[in-house]
Amino acid sequence: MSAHPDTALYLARLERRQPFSERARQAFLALPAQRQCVAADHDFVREGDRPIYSSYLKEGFVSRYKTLRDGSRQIVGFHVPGDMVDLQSALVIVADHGIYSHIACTLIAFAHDDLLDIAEAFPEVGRAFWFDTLSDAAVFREWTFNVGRRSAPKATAHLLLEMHYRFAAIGMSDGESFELPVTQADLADALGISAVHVNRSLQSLRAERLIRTFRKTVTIENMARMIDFAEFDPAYLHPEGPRQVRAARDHRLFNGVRPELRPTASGI
Amino acid sequence: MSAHPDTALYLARLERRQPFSERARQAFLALPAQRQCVAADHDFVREGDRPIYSSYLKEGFVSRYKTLRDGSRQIVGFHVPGDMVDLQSALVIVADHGIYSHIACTLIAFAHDDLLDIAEAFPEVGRAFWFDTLSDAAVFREWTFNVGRRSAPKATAHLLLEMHYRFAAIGMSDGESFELPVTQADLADALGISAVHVNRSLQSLRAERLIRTFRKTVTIENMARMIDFAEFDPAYLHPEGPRQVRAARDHRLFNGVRPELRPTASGI
DNA sequence: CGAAGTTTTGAGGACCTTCAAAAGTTGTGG
DNA sequence: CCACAACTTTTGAAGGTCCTCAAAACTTCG
Repeated sequence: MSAHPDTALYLARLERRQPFSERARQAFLALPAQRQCVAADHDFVREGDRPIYSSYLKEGFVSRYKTLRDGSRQIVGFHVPGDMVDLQSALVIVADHGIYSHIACTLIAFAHDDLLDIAEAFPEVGRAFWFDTLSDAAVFREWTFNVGRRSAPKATAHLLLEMHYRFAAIGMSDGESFELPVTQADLADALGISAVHVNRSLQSLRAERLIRTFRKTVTIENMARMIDFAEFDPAYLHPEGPRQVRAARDHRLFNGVRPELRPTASGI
Repeated sequence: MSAHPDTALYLARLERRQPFSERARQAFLALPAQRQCVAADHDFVREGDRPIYSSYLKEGFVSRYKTLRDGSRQIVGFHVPGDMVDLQSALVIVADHGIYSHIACTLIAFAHDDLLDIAEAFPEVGRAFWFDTLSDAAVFREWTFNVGRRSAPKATAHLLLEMHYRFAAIGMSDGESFELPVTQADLADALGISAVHVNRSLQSLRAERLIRTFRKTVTIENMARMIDFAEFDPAYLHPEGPRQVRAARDHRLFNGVRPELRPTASGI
């Protein structure tokens, strides 16, 4: 186990909006990492596992899920290439959900200990991890909303739009089409409805000329009407990345009062 | 705006499982903070706001929510005293959800800039923030599951158990009773069902002798059967806190291989 | 080409919703 | 401290969304 050339991919992702210091970058590239290949249709993390590494998804498509005694499954999130699949587990001992590969995946695994160490040594790295977790959390909130309060057709449309935006952000969508490697039964588990009802929801979207599908490829026929129908607002995906550190934010007012004698964190 | 004695409460919360260094502690206590009082039944953050501070909830009870055009509302989380209500927004510009006070609340507000600065200056503080966000994320996942795949009575039972555990953790529950300052309409918004159906779900729980209610006080009559009925596992609440740093984790194996010549992050 | 998996269709039924009104509770002002 | 208004909980009834079961049509893969 030693440094791996693909680590640079993950580094680039973390630095997307906010470059690291040169020392942090070098330390990051030196992290021991391991390439993992997972075949399609595998539960490669299970609820109750105690994973000791987190993985960057280089290629593939995975879901996180929870299951009930009777076998019913709720998918609580999808991951596309470029996502950190399981940073969630770095600070926690026992996984509270499973991870499933819908297609063959290649991942780059980092030991939790190493991730925690580097976050401790370089605050900008810790902040990037924090932002990643926060970004995931925003998606979970939106899913709760989707599952709880939108009708099946609207929830389906909303999920398709989310996936469209996420694939577009990594260059895996032309303006309107993308490949979504899941079955209707998987969509059902993500939407909290039955597979039969997913089928009928998709039919209604097709009848409204909002989408077309061919094999696993989804085409959004009328983006504007689709966005309106689903009440989709991409803000929760935080495409703009995290706030910048110290970018013209020194003269900000707080509660309308300019702080003249504010003690500062670094002034100790 | 200057240091506030109640900051110590928040500090104690963050240090619960992992003490900070003395310097971090001093810097933290010197953070400028402001006490806020919010009356009951106020939306004190709205979707689309650009908050510039995050608040520690000293007393009260709030929910986070999202709304649809037609006015239907999904509550995506509750917060009890001791929680950081809106750390989510520290790294992000625009709030993607609102915050509502169910009863009168007192909060301690910290400027985002100050929180980001101190997280940058002291890695243990950054890690504590990261863990807080991660812990929230685990709750959001569980809610998606609850809303998507549990029947109304089971979902109701699950939510009551979550609140029981969270109140118990802050000493606001004897073994079985706690005060939940929300209406059945609020529970409906949290569960993604109608208020009428919440009422009927509660009746079925009462008929099964799982709970009793009196005004806003909920009593869990038979904890064991309730936990079994709701398939509740408190692991997602992370009562044990985050993993410790460097606590006997140096000789851990990675993928079954003892790393002899592992480059380390600190070895740069 | 056959087997296995996925999508589609149909029908009946369960869960949950909406609307509406009654009963009970909480809060406020005189 | 009572009276009244506003809100919350409860009940009933009708209806819609979504579910389950089952089978047929279609696709994918070895």
